[in-house]
Amino acid sequence: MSVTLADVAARAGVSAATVSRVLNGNYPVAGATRTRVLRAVEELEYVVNGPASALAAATSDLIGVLVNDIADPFFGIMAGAVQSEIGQATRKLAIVCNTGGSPERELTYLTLLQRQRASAVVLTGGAVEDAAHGAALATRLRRLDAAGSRVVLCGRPPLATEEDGPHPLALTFDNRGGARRLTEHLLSLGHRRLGYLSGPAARTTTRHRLEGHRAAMAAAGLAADAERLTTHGGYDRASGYDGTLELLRRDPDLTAILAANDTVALGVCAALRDRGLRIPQDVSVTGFDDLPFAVDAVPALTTVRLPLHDAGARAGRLALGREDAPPGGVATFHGDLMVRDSTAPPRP
Amino acid sequence: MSVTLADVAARAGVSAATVSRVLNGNYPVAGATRTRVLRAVEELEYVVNGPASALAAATSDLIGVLVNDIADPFFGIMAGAVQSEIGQATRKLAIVCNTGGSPERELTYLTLLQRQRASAVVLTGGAVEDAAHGAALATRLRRLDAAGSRVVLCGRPPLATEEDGPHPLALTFDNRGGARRLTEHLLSLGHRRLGYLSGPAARTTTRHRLEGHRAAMAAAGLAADAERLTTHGGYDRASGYDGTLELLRRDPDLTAILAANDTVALGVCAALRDRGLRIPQDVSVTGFDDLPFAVDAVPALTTVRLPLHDAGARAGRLALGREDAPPGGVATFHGDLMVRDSTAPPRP
DNA sequence: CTGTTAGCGCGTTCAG
DNA sequence: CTGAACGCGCTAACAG
Repeated sequence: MSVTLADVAARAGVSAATVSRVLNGNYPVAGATRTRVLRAVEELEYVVNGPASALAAATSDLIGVLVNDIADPFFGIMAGAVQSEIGQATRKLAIVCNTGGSPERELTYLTLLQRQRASAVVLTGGAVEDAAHGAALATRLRRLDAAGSRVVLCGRPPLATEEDGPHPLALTFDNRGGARRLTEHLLSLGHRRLGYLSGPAARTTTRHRLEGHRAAMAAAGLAADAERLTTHGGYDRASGYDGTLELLRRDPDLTAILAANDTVALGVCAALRDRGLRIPQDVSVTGFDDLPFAVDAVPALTTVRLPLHDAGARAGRLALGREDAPPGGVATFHGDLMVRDSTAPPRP
Repeated sequence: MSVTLADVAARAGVSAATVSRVLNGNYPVAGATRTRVLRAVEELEYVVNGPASALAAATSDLIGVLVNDIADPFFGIMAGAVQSEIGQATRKLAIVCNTGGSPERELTYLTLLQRQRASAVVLTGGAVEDAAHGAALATRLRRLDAAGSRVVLCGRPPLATEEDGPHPLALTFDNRGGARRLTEHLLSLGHRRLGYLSGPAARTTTRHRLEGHRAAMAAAGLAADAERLTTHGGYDRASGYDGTLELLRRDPDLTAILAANDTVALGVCAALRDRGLRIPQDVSVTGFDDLPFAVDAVPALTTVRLPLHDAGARAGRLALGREDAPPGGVATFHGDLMVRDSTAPPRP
């Protein structure tokens, strides 16, 4: 079958233990035997048996990265950053798992990762807000922690559960603040009839962004309007398109639309164009995230830039145990308001 | 430490072997003991030890998916399709590895996957065309095959090596045909001065698309122009922007630009706009791939739609051994020409 | 249908 | 600095 440690040992004329020591570099080995062993490894094209090694060492070198939608650059950028940070550390294998936003699959993957005895797990993006799922998730994460896996949340708020015990490290985005600033930006331009296209209900990201928007609206005495001109959809382009038509139905005279994210904003722009409305002369539009394509939208999208890469890289380091935990176990990343061409004062 | 099979067996009052049989469902087990075992599993929150199981069974349930750029939806869509196909099959864990387009990291990941005794490996996207790397890659794939891993290429041409032995299954895209059709479309509109922004040199995808373009140009008696008006860049937006400026320098009167892919086309559009040129009135633009954002470009991009999802799903089934290999081990997916608003006849 | 017995390939004591 | 021996947790024969 496959070549084993023993084969290498035989060929090098040493014991299996010595080969193991050379390969792991944890114990002192004489230079001569060392090179002899390495040559044997080369000649035999020996590749360590990961499972056997994981079994004996009671720890594997897999690190799981869970994403809601692997086809969405929002997650791709974070996952790529995590992985490139981990790629530096040889031997560790960062593996990306796509939950498709499904709570069940999230749980399934966590079990699968626990079963592989993953050394760490990074959960990216917003969480589903559902009591039952939250409890199930907390349980899984507790078990992972108990089994020795490091758990890091990236772009996700700390666990809501009040129970004691180890809380996973959390790197969160200031979604509330970003949405508030976006809304304030529009208000300061003179807008008063703002529509808000919210993301999927029961998601932390959705709720926080909505809260930021409402806070700014309330501060301007427009709480009632904020309520009336909010719709819920997905994080996809179609939701932006359909939502825009719905908003225009509710208020044909609105002068600005805030989209849940950049992708939704693209759908908003398409719908407005199809309706013959100009951006930003007739209606201002904002996105969220500042994904690479946002600057290429026409007109270029005013949005909030989230440090996706930085957050992912830091999550990777935390997962590796290379960096100390932030104070309190939670670090918040703030976004930058990027004012571009899709927003302007409303028509008089 | 962690709860093991033996613990479950003790609690259920059976032997470890019986527990194993219940969990794997491979052997007949009496209904009564079966439920008793399952209850014990629940109560103890038992999770199989993957490495131990892989060691004993000499096979793991990991399937690796290599991508060149995880932040690029082109790969995200394929990887997502592979993974969702595999997610159906419980227990199998599809893991996405991001090579960042680096040949070394590609090899490293393949070794890591071999070390994990992955049951299959899917390589997506174009390959680097370099003799040394090609040989190294072929070697790694041969070893993987020898170790019992299924190897599937998805969106990548069959291995160039002429050696005998097992060639991996290959699902390829008809990049040549797509590029040819795009070029013919522009020629038939009356264009004669076409610029071509090619992708990274030494990549199969790049070369095939370029060949298709040149074939169409040669057929129209424009071989020399094709040569003169071709630049090489990356698959990113900046390459499209810079490349466009370069092409305009070489021929200020060109009437059409074909981009290596949709992302590059976005950069082309931005550069043309900044130069005050209208699309398509002054210059027609085409992309490639038809990623989701292509339809939202302004104007909507004429491009070639590649069946990324279908190819990924099929690769997933092949990796699982659920589907028979295509005849000859190779299947080609053709693209659809999507004529939209970014192309029109040149000005008289 | 179920229990017993051997390893799977490696890391890690403990001696030397 | 090196070798021998043991066990990680599980699956796969082999009996019964």
